[in-house]
Parts: sequence; C-alpha cells; structure tokens
Amino acid sequence: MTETKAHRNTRQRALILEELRSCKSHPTASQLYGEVRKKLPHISLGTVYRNLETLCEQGEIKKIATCGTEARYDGFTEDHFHIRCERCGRLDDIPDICNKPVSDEITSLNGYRVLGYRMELTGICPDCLKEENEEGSVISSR
Amino acid sequence: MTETKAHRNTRQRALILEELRSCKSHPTASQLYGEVRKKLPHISLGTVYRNLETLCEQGEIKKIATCGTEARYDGFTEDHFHIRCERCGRLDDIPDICNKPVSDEITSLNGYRVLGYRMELTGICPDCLKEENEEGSVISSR
DNA sequence: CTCACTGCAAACATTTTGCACCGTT
DNA sequence: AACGGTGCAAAATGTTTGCAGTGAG
Repeated sequence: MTETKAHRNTRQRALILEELRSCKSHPTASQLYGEVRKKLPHISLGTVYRNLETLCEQGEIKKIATCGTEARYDGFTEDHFHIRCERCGRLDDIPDICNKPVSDEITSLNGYRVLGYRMELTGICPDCLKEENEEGSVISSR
Repeated sequence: MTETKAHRNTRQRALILEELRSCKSHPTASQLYGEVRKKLPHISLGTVYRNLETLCEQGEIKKIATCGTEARYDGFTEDHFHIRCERCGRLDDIPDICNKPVSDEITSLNGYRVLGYRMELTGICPDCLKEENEEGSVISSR
C-alpha cells in the first residue's frame, strides 16, 4: 500500500516542474501547456495533466483549491497563503501576516482526524482597483 | 450600475432555496437537482444552476470553493468554516474554534483591497477513518 | 528489455447558453 | 401585457482515459 511507483525523469516532466518553479504566478494547466509548448511543441495537454497529478503525489507541487472552474498549480509547497481577486481571478502569494488560525492541539474535530488547513484571502487586485477608479469609483457591494 | 433586477419568486427557486436551507450537508448542483425533482419532476438541471447563481448574487446562499471538481452550495451565509475529508470529499460545518486569522485592520495587502477570507480544515472523516481501521490501520501519508 | 510515459483523440463531467414557450407581477 | 424564468437540448469548458508506439532505466 505504501510502495511508491518508480518515476521516470522525462523531459516533459522536468520542463513542467521547471516552468512551475520559475514562475511566481499560479498557472492553470493550460497556461503551463502554453509555456512548455514553446520548448517542446508536441507535448500534449493530457501529458501536462498527468504530470501535474504525478508531481502532486510526489509532493513536488501543490494543486490550489479554486472557487471558480480551473485548477491552479503552485510550485512551492511550504505552507503559505494566497489572496484571490474576486473580479478577475488573479491569485498571489501573501506574506505570512496571519495568526495561526487553528491550534496545533486540535487533531480531532467532529469525528474527523484533522490534517491541515487551507486559507485564502479574497479581495480586489491592484489592476482591477485601478480600472474601478477609472470607471468613476463604483464601490463593490461585496 | 447598482440597480438590482427584480426577481420573481418562482416555485423552482423557492424549492431550491428551501431544500438548501433544510439540509445540513453541502450538496452539489446535481444532488439538489435530484432532491428538488422529487417535488417538481420536470425541473431541469439548467434551471437549478441558473437559480443557484441568482441566489448567490442575492446573498441568499453561498457557493463553496471546491478543491475537486463539483461546486458545493451552502444555505447559510453567516461566516463559518468547513472541514473537508481528503478521502471522500465529505464537507461539514465546524464550530467556531478558530482564532481570527486575519486582523480586521488589514484592509490592504500587496496592493489588493482585502474583502474577506475563506478557510477550510482538511482531514479524514469519521466514516473513512472507520474504513481505514477495518483495513488494518493504514496511516495516511498526508 | 521493460514498463512508465507519450501524443493523440475520444470520452467524461460539470456548467453555460440559445431558443421558444410559460407564468409572475 | 411585459419580461424574467423555464425546459430542453446543444455547446462550451475543464479534465480524464484508451491505445499504440516511444524512450528512460
């Protein structure tokens, strides 16, 4: 049950990981596909998805919960949080300004075994704010 | 810009809201479809989606960020958090045991205007834990 | 030489949308 | 009546998968 399958280090996988590590943003599978294709024009989207899944299993990258539709991927796995723009969907890292929301002592809750938590701030990104101001300060109704 | 469209109170919308309010779980659109169809057999899935969107806009319900594929809906809009089973996807409410993770004073961050935050604990639900034990305590590698 | 991985395309799953008709207001 | 909402079916979107061939180990 714990035996790990031997993974091969293919050019495709290496490039996908490299791309994800070198970009600060949190791209979707198809954005990655677009980037990697510049160096490997015949790579397929299916391969990108398969490798993203494998890399997640290996703990090399993380898949980010998305409120909307497309999944995002993060090349950095240390615990950190994100802020998401409610207007355009942009997703950025945030500095560790948060209090630890859950005591480490809580390992069990409602019968669940607690393993971790995930947090995301929401707001309006700088670009969308600028646009808003240009339109004549329409205040978001939240 | 702020004019709200007049909404009609249709049987479909009322039933969807009623169903969502009366169930403690956080159903997906098609689970709701299944339930509502018991009372209104000809309702269509498209109508369910359209009404869920409208109800969200009206602030009557909330759409819950999902790590996986299907969106979940919550009939209660007061701030509260969820715990999600990493094994089976089950999603429960949790009591307010969390410290406020973000100071109210933080209204701006990385150029964003901060509007709120969203948090979710992750773990293994009681049912999956039981199964795990029956299988001979395989410890999740997390 | 093996078998994990690939490209491709088809299948899937979820959500959105166009259209003609219906029913709240 | 007006027009927002409905059912239906088709389309769009995002992701997964079957298959035969390829290449890392």
